[in-house]
Amino acid sequence: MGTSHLHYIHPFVVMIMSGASGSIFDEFINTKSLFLNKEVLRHSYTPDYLPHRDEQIKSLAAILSAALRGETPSNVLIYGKTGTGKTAVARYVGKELENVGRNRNVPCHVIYLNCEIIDTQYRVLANLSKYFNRDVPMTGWPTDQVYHEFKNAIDQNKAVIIIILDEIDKLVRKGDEVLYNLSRINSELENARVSLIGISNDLKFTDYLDPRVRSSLGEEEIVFPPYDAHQLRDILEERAKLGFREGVLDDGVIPLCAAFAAQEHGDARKALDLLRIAGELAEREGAEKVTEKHVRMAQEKLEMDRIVEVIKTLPMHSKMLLFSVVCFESQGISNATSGEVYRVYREVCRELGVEPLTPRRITDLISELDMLGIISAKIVNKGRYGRTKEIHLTVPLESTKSVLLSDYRLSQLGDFSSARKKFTFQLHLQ
DNA sequence: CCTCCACCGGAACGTGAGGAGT
DNA sequence: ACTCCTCACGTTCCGGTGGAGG
Repeated sequence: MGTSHLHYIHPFVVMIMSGASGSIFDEFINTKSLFLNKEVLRHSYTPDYLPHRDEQIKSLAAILSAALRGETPSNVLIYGKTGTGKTAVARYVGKELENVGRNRNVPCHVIYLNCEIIDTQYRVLANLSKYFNRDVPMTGWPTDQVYHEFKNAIDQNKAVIIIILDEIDKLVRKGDEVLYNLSRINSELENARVSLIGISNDLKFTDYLDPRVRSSLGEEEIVFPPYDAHQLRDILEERAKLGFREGVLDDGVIPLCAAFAAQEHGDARKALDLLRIAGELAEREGAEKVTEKHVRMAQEKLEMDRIVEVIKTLPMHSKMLLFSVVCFESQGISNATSGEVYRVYREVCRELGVEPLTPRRITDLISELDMLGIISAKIVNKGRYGRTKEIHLTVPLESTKSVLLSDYRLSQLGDFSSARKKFTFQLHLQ
């Protein structure tokens, strides 16, 4: 793809290559960039050293080492929450196994598939075949033909093939047929051997599996506990050494990133995101150093991104409901009851020509928004005046407004303040 | 102490979309 | 092409409830 660009060399590039004005760029790069290598701060990067995962690495290596003796390694299931290093460990051990296998002349192939993207039997088999240079169209063939193609492809040579199925629970949701086929493929092979590594953050996903698949897949299980703040610190230190220029991180930066991430069930991914974004923010404002302030900004930015994404993808009625809550909020009312919110919601529906949902359904939607952390709904007893939920927004008001109004349907309600007046009027009637 | 408000939330059922089986 | 099944989303019905006010 990108190679065609090389045929045309931009004058600037010539300048740099000739060294004519390279210095001004050098200076720019050296003085302004706080990063040495931003890639290592991404969670997609597989580091050479994984702090506090020695035990898991050892377990996995012990299981896979069977491959080097020419045996078939047991299938493995790896459990752990997001950001506990499951993928990194699996890829790391896989890479090492391939290396050692190459040196000892024992061919090992480790194939990594992320089942969130490759989420059907067909796609899994097509991708596996592609790894062995078989030309399988991404769609069109009968599934069993692809299966045979793959089987023939791997059985050409004596080799151990290890398939890492990341986020395997996503695959299971669409049926466990692939897993059934893959887990018993060995009985149909002459030369090659296949073993599976499943990675899941859902501990209970095997409940949905066929018992035969479950026992075959879960021959070995490794659990990844969450990192604590201290361990996260070590991980960040390690990456920061490679990712940042020396001395650009204030002392408090890494501990603070670690602390934030530790609150979120010890998610190393989150910790790395915080650190990288803090660095980007510092760089953008031309600061010499990354400080705790930047980490807090990064935390806010991540939280904001999450909220915007959540609100954007909300179903229509939830948006209208949230719109109603915002109507109260922008008048400084932060203890609206569900009944009041419902009445405004009905007005919003009328205004947009949409059939309103029933109050029962709306209580469920309210609970959903509560779970998502967008609003808080707490049950209060007003004695004589009944029992209800008091509802208020728990995210920044202005941002919520603008996200809601970016929906073309809600923007028909016109400018927010005029809509507000209209609904305020309704409120006073009641 | 009893009532009764204004809603909560469980249970059962209806409906349409989408996938699997044949 | 057809049926059958499942699942998400909604509705209807209804029993339940903590405390202000009588």
